[in-house]
Amino acid sequence: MTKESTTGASRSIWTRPARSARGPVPEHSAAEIARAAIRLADSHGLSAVTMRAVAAAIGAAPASLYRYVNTRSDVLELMADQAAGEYTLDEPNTGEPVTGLLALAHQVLAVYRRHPWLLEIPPAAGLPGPNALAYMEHMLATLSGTDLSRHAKLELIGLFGGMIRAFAQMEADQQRAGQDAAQWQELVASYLIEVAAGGQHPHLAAVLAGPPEDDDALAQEPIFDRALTRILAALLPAQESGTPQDGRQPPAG
Amino acid sequence: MTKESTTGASRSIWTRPARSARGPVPEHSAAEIARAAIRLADSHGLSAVTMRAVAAAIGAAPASLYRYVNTRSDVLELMADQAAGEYTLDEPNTGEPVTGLLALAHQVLAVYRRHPWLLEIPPAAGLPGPNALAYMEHMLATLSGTDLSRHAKLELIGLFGGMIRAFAQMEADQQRAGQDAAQWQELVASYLIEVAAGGQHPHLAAVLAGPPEDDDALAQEPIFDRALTRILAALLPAQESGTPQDGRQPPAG
DNA sequence: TCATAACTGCGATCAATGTTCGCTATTACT
DNA sequence: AGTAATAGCGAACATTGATCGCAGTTATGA
Repeated sequence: MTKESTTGASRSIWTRPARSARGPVPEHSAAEIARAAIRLADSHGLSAVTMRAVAAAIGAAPASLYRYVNTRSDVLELMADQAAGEYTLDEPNTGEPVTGLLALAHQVLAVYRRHPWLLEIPPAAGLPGPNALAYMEHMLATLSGTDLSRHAKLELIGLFGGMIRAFAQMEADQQRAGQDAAQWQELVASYLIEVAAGGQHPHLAAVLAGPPEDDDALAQEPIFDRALTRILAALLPAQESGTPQDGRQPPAG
Repeated sequence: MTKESTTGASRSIWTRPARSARGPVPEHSAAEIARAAIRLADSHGLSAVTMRAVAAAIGAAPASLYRYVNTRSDVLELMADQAAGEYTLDEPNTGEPVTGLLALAHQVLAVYRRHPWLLEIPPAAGLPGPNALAYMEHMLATLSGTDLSRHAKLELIGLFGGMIRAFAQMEADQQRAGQDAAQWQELVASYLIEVAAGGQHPHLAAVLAGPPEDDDALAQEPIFDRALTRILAALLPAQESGTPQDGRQPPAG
């Protein structure tokens, strides 16, 4: 049921033809739209990002938005790439890949925390925007020392992003934004207790039973670090003391 | 802009009050709705899962759906849990956790391949349904041998699901369902080549350059296995030959 | 200089969709 | 028999993404 336009090509924002010299100079820009949309999503959730709302936020009529964007998904892509622009990618490749990747992971997680609506946008919906490309370039630079195959590097990028997203998703689930956090926690608790009382799910009951563990959710940052470090170490070929591993690049083309 | 109902509680399908004895016996059921919705999504994508379409599929009027469901999200939750019911969870705990988890991972990936629309549904949107609970119970049973803390086990469940989802997402991105796969591939290729020609992104250019590697996407299953095995091995505490690791459970309460 | 082309902003409007209201019919409890 | 509680649903509403065509604006070229 997706619209099949007759224009064939140039379906992405990043492949739009450059504006010709004629005609009035546009009063707005894609970047302005992205900023306004992000401001809306940050304060009122992604559902508040309506074409009408975005248009009003930049002081334009709804129909005018479509001079800058083909569809609402384009707005979401602009938002995602704008958010990807919040990374600081200046430091060069400092030898050990895991260190650099972990630092990058912290930035990604921070962005997810700052813009929780990113979790509602399907990942990699379209072509990578300029900031996403810079992110990829940075990761590839960090991985340039390893002898992973090209395919393996791209896969590692995908898995890396997916894992951080999974972490952020867990955090978001657990915190359940807003005022009703207490009510939600209570609802979940009562529901699970009832389930556990059903007799089935003994292991689940065992996990839920007992006093709440003292290591609160506040100490999650080290968990993130440890898990990610281990996973990266498992996926990257050892630089020295090379145990034979897969995913290597063949010595010659 | 989410609706704030005044009914306070029982907001999830799984916490709905049981139907009272009075009144006509319902002509349909939540399971029937889930089946019809899945059939629609399988053949025409998640966007085809309209309240009207689902209602028509079960031979009912649109308004009648709301006797079984509070909102459209409920339908999506029903679909997700129904899909989770496709797992085969019979085999007991056979000692080595990684083996059992890998087998389960294969089932999850298969379900993602069978129902690609699952990737469009936000993960863990609400309470876990009965099949999701069975899945959790199965994982906890598989992990019962390990000495992970309760918290660590739940986190592992979340990360496990997130990683498989990331894998499935990569596959789906790469295949771009449908007839326009060729066009899309071409568009992506031309776009990335243009980007690489820009001079920036040298590492990206290096990855894209050269002949396409001979290991086609068909040989991805072993990659999935290897990566996941390594990651699980990294996250699970070693059963024997115990290198000191974190996430253990303290010996005494 | 002026006609033409290409573009911008936008009012009006359409179609699709999620959801609600109230009515009628049906079933069980008292 | 009367009442309470439910099911099915026709009709309608509000929101939203998107389109069409017109008027105003700017550069290009004869």
